[in-house]
Amino acid sequence: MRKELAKTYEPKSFEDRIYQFWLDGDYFKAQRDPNKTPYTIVIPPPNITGQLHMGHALDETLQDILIRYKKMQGFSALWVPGTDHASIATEAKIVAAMREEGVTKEELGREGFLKRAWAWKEQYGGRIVSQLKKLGTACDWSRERFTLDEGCSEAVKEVFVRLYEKGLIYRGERIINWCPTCKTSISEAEVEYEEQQGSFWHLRYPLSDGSGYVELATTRPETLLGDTAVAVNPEDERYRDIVGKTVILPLVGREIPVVADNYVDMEFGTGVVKITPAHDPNDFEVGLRHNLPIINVMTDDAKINENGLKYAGMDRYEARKAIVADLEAGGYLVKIEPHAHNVGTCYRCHTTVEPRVSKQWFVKMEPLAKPAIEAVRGGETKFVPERFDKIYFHWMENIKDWCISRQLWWGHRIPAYYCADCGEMVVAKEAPAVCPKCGGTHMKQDEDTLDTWFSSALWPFSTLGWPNDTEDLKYFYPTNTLVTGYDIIFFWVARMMFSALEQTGTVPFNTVFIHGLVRDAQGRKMSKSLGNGIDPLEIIDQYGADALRLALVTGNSPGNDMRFSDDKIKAARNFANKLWNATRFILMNLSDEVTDTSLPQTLTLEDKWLLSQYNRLVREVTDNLDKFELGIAEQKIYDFIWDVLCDWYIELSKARLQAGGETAVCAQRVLVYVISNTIKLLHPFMPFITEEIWQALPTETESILASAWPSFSDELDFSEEEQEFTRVMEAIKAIRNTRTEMNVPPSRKAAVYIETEYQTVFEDCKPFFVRLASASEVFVASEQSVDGAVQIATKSARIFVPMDDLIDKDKERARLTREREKCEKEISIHENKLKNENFVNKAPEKVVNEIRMKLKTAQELLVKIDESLSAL
RNA sequence: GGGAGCAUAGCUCAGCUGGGAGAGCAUCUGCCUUACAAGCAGAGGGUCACAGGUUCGAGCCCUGUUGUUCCCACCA
Repeated sequence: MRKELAKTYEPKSFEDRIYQFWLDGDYFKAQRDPNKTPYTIVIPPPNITGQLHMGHALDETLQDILIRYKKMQGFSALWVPGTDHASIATEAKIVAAMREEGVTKEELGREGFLKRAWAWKEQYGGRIVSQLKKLGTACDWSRERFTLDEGCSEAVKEVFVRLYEKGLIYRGERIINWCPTCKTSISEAEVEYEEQQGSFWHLRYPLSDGSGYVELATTRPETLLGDTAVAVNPEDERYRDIVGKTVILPLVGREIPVVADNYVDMEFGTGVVKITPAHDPNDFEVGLRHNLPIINVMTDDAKINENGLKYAGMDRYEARKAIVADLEAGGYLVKIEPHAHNVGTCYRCHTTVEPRVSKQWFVKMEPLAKPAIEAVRGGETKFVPERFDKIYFHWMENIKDWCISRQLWWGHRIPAYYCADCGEMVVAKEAPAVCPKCGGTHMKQDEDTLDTWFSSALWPFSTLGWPNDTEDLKYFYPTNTLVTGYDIIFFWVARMMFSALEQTGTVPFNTVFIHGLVRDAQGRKMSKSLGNGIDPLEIIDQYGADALRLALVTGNSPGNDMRFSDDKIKAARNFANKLWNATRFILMNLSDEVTDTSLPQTLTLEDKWLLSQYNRLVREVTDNLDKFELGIAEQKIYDFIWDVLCDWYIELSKARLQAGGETAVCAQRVLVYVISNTIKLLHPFMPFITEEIWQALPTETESILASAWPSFSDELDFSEEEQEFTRVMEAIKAIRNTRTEMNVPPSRKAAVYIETEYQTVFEDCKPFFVRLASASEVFVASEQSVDGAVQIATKSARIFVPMDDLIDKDKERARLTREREKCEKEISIHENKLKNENFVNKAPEKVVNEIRMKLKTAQELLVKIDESLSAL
């Protein structure tokens, strides 16, 4: 009851059905089988607000390849799927949607807002999941998780409390990066620097004693409102006598000191810097050292606050203009210079961030970073490709404390409680009913939530049930491979590393498999603003998921960016079509007695030639996959199926298939064996088509995903036969070549006389010349003499084709002369090498012998060419 | 300022631990050869960025140069 394959390859007609078949058969579900070795991948959880883009498509494809490969190899392979609540991104989207309706967060209140957010999650969270399914991902959906689900939230609380109790989480007034649009603090990692064309305003601040003024420059004149000092370098002779004096802050009139600090670069500008501790990280440090007051002059939406005098209420850029105008009017502005500088922007909304002093929660990083560095240095976790460990080390070694509190509502609320009566703070997993200090009953939870990455940092173990010692955790943790792009090494990989080491005492994964970005055909980053994004779902709709997956893997090497183009996807689809039709051909010729995939008792030369190459393919593909060389593995399978199987073996098999009888059945068996095993190798890359084909072939398991990965077999190692058959192929190619060059149409048949020392081989292969080289008859002998024939020389034969009447002798002479030159060149290369004593003495014997052999065959070929030439 | 990647056929890219360069697309020629025109058979096209070095031998290893992309740092 084998399935029939449709006449044309139409992925749409079966991909969804196949996916449902896998789901129904529970093929993605991982069992905790004590007799098997676990292999685990946790998915980098896509944002619930997100739509599947090419980056995901690549990431998921790579993971799916690994998971399916391992499943077939007999591992108990688990791919944990899930989504991320993505606090900032999601909250921003919800707020934007609310704005359309004219509703604000404040109006809704925290509870109302969260209700809405959860509704949003229900609506959109499923979208990305169904998109993943379209791609064919073999995720264990029974273990699907969400960063805000009960278990993950439990893990977050547990970690927060533990770190707090260890003194690794603290709360304090620090300078942080503030996004005025998202209205929250963000971490260092979340700031992206962009070069912007700005100005350098040179200002003069008068000395209080009237003895003159100091000149300094700034890129942000509006921060002047918060200046609490002016600094110079202590070594700077020019300003030695003013240190300790005070200056009058223009427009404000505040008297502020001149301090000496090493932070100031004497070479830069005038060597004088205005110090605004509340709005610049460096100035903040200077402020600490000199005990300067901190004056915050901005509101949370980057307007000037009540400390900003008459500028209060103005937007920061508006205030800048007004202040510059007033400075100019007051004679404080010396000059304005154009100045290119890097400006920090929010990685989510790209608003210019405002450094700002604020009371926030931080993770103390240094003690956590140390073991995370050691783990990679010691090889417990490896990056593929290796070079990414440098990036990792550099970040870890220069790490700053991590600001984890966010002024958002959508996320894990910080488990800290404050007593309204006495101000006591309690950090605990559960809200305390009474204040442990004063017994008051008004404990209020901290308003802030945690950075999204705080929960994703726990993903490899929180998804498996941690902090409970679950069976899954025991069996599947630590995970094996993490697959992700290099753009989130800091955000995510690094944080998972130190979190796992701290909480579970082990690395979260052994290998971090890094891939690059998917770019457009011109090499540009795909982005919404450029409108050059290619929607993977549209590609799937048009060409099928298999084609998309193949296109993403083709030519992809670890860690490198890749371009995605129409040509690539078409090439991939064409390959799928090729495979489809090859299988149809095999099925069309299949007799009923072939009911399994076993090989026949007797094998012909070409069977052995094919099987030997297939066998090597198995070894190499397995090897490449183990080394994460997925692109190379894919290329080899592609070449084998198209060139070796389709263009050669299937063509070769046609004569036997048509002949019928035992020989036909043998050919059928070889075809079924090779196709069914080869599609196993291809299955991780193209799961849908291989499954559909598998079920149409007389194969052993219901699903290809449940079949066993092929292994290399010594019995199929027919190197000698391979070489022998290559002689025949060379002869066929040479005849074809000559015929084409002479413009002889394939319909014009001609006899072929083969002179060779490999008579048996050629004798056996006579039919191939008829089919593949337009031969009318074939004669094989140790010596041939044919008048009026074109002579074709190969390394192992001299071939006579009597078609004198069709031949342009001058052209033929020219062709042979070209071949002769080529051959002579080759001979001289080999000869020169062998003349070199150093080569003969120092190179391995194997290499020297190879060259000797090559020289010999080239010399023999030259003789044959000369004979052909003289016969013309 | 520090670090990394890339530079190979017209285009997009492979090329594993060094043994005389490959694929896809494009171009040209010829084929409806009953699996596939989303195909078949053939052809052309490369001083592997440049300059040195190591080696019997370098696309591959080392040094430098140039171009290009990215990451990190952030002189107000």
